[in-house]
Amino acid sequence: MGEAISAPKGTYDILPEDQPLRRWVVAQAEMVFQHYGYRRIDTPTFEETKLFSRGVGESTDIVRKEMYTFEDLGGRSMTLRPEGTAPVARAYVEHGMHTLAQPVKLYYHSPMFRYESPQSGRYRQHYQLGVEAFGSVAPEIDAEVIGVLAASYRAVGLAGLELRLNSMGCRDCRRVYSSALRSFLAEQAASFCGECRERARLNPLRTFDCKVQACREALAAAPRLTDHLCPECSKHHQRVKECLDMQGIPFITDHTLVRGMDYYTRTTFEFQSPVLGAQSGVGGGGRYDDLVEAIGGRPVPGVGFGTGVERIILALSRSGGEALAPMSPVAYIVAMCEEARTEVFALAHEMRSLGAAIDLDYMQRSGKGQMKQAGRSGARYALIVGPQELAERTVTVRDLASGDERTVKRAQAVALGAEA
RNA sequence: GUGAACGUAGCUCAGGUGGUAGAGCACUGGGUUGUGGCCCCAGCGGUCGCGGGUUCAAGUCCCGUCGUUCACCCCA
Repeated sequence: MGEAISAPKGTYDILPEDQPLRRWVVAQAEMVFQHYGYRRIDTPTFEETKLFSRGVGESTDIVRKEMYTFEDLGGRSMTLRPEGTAPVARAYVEHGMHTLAQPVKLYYHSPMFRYESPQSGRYRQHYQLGVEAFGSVAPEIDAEVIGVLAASYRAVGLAGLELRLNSMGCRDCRRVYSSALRSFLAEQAASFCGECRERARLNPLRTFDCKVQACREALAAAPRLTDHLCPECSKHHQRVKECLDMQGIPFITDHTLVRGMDYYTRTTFEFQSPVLGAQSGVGGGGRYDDLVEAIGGRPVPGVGFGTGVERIILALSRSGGEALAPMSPVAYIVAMCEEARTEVFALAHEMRSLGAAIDLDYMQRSGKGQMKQAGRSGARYALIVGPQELAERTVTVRDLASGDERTVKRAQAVALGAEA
């Protein structure tokens, strides 16, 4: 053996035994998305770097230190998609979707790439399911988007989640608030850590991300964004809450909830799971009324969410989910002697042509060994062919659950595949 | 990027104060010549993450490195 190569740091293989649960979770979510009128879109795995630097924001951690950026052979700067919203917004603009009936409701299921230090529930490549609704400023659609996410969690049996809700305000009220917060931070500078003082300059809202106890205490007295909302934003926020109540979705208003993308305006939200440890966010999102314009489109509002497939599965398994059975063949065909191998191969081909799931041995196993495989495969029947059957053109059919066995004509055995 | 713990067969792990490796599961064969799931027997399988160092001798001690896990940070 040569030098062993393993999967890159922070990545992992999704093995055959992991597939059923995963595919089921994704399928359940997609079904919910479609019921709410969202249609699937797939965008490229990499985009021009400036889509993210402009769209997500230069001050974000994602853009500053987590992107997989490379130069292609044509000298263009490309970046592996670190988040799902900017690419979908780009596609909306590129395909002139503003000419369609609004809102345009889209969903995706794609891998995301971020150069972070791996941890429980955090990988350098992970999958997100997400929806985006473009073109409507109605608070009802904010509530619908949150409702879609809540319904998706319900559909996969994920319970005990906590929804946190906040409003970031619009460009205008944020400007007013930012300066109020900035002057507060300047006055109280002594109470904050160095990093917070740095944040105060770049993007004062990010000081709310700080986990240092002293900073948190000092922030308790800070002006609240929700108290600085303009009348329009305040009304919007109020209406979103009403619509959540109407849908029976409980939430906690959290004025410190500031998410990692700069494009959010007004509504932001996040579902958290108590069983996930430090990486408690299962999914979240918000409204982004300035994003489409920022990446070169007309001013079109939007709202959406992203949710992590790995986090859903992790939360599910930690709250005691049951494993899903893998697919089993209907029949495993056993050759009891060397001469029967040709016949067994032909039988398998005929039955598979009729649509039956069939398996057989390619390892020169003994008859006993093949029977063992048959049992292991989960097949309903073992079809046994030996010298006797060869001579009579028959097949012995053994029901692997009951142990009942009978010898039937070859054609009858083949037909088993058709009815199964 | 920072801190802590860990890294022995495919998997889960044993290997007191150093003396050149074991178990269970899995896999293959067999248990009277054509039969599974239980049981019994045997076999296959390890440069003890990698590289240095200390020592007569290191899986076992020291340093470095890579990786994993947990936490910080941030997020899905």
